Amino acid sequence: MVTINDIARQAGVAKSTVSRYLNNGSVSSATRKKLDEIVKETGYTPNTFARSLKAAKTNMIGVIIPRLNSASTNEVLSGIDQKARENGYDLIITNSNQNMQRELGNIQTLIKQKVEGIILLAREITESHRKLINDANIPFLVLGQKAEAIHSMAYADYEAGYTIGRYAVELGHRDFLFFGVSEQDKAVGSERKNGFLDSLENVTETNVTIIETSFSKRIAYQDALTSLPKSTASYVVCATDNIAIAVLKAAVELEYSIPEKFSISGFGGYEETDYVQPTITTMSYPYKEMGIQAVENLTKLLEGTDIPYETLLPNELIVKNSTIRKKKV
Amino acid sequence: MVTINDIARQAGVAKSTVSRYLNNGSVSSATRKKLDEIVKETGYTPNTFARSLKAAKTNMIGVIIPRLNSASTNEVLSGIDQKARENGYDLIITNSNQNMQRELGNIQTLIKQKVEGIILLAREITESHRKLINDANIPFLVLGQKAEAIHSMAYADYEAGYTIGRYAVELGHRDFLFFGVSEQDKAVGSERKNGFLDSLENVTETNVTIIETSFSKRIAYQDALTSLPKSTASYVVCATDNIAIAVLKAAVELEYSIPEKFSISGFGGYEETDYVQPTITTMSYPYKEMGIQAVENLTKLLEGTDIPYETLLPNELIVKNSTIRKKKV
DNA sequence: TTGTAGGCGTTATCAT
DNA sequence: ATGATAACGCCTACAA
Repeated sequence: MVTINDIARQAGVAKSTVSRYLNNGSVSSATRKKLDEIVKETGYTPNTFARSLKAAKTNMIGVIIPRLNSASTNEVLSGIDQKARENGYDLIITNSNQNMQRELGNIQTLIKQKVEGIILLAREITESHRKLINDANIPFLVLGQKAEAIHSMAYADYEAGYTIGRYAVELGHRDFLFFGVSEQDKAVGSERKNGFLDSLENVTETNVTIIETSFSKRIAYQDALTSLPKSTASYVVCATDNIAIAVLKAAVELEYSIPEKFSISGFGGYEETDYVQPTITTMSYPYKEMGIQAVENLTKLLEGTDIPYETLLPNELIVKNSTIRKKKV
Repeated sequence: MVTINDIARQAGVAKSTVSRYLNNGSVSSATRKKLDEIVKETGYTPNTFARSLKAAKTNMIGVIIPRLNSASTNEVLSGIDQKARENGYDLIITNSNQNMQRELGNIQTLIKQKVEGIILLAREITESHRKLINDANIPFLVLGQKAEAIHSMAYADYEAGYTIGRYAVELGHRDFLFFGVSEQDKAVGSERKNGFLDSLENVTETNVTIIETSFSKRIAYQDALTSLPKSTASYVVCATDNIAIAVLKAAVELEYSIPEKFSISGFGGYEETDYVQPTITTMSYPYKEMGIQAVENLTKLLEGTDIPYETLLPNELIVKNSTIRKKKV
């Protein structure tokens, strides 16, 4: 490995001169030229560790994601990536694989790597999180869930649920089947559902059956296969697009004609909902925008600017072919 | 920031003792206990940079991916992630966004970060790559494309193309429409196509129309919309599953009944092909396995063990409902 | 403009 | 078992 000393020796100058040449750059044009050459020849690059050791600064942002193979996660990531690059930060992306222990471990690792801030795509914030975050004393931003006294950004999931409910009611539907996920997931499992339920509050003669299934298409498909035949619903609300796609597959399998037999809608706005038959009505989520704003917010925190603890991003109803007006009986 | 010196001072020992305690651990149980306490109290963690500066070793592997939002990429990544963790490596994942300049920049960044090896998911290896790789003098592994004189792993794309061709011929098909992508992409654009074409070599009275479209579903869909009506093909070969899904959508739009009007097949083995109607026949690719083996290979290189320059991973034909025997005319 | 010297936090060597 | 000391590669007063 070639070091600043080697360069200095070869150039016949002091290493501090080389350092100056490397940084502020106030050196005579003669030395500059000489150093230019030698650096090029030797292929010298400064040792990041020695630098960071001095600077106690790395220009790196740490990102923790729950899983690698999720469409929404990766949209968020690409937003983060784009903006981070614009703002001059490098990214370290780590994967917690939906494992809480690994998530906590990743936070520690990132802190040890001396990232300047951390963006965490989380489903749940525990006491252990808070402790780690507090001790680290660097800007921390939680994405996808609200979190007490921690900077967070989330989607307006409650409102999204409410919107879907109002939309369905306006189409004349009163009998619902709701495929949700565990309430452990606040945003997806709880808020979307509660928003939907609350939208039905002042509507008479409604009937809602709630089924808890999984984020996994395969499992949701199985669950749909067993529960659809028992249902009388004219509208099936699915808490994610993946569940909606799985339910649609099950419906086709059962030889139900959709949306005539019942309407289906999802949440997410995945491109995939455009490539099934029928295309699926969904609440679109500003995933990429979330990533972009996350870095903007983190940058502000890094600069000491204050931002509100909570940022909410709105969603949009995208009506497609899987939902129709309830037929008069 | 609390350092080893602080600990030493508080414990009333030399910092070298603390260092020993931190590493090999041969200290008296009395000092050990005392240090245990102080470390816990202060929340001290060793500074990674100082460590790496000494060790000239980081235990990190760099990964460069072409884009964040690709299903196959992320499967590979999750394999890499899993195995890297098993082998005790940390990962730095960077995104080149399909931009050659950024890709080269990322290589440099990773080298500066002193990663011990680099895994590059690439579409093309240029002279600039080779130069960088040579200068860096660390193990380098290219995934997804063969590369002269560089360690690489690739899928058996030519054979996959050949397999699809043989399969279609055995079903009695002779008239083909092939949706491919630019030959710039060696594996997808060139090898899959050539394998397919060569499989037809000794078959009489074949007819093949080749159309170059894009990896993007949206564009492929548009292209299919205009070219399907002009085609007489009884079998449509698509170079990727995404293209196949787009073509299927176009076919449905055009009110062709699939697979009666024509068969469709893809490449990739995406889960998504199970959730459209009909499910799509495809060549499945061992994405995750690729990631796992990549880290295994890189680990060997890191340990100085030799591996073959080229590793090929086989694919498997998965027959589903989008392909049927050609009807007698 | 340039060189000298000291320090960033850690580990390793060598005495004690 | 413990401590003093040098070294890793770089940066930055300060002095020349």
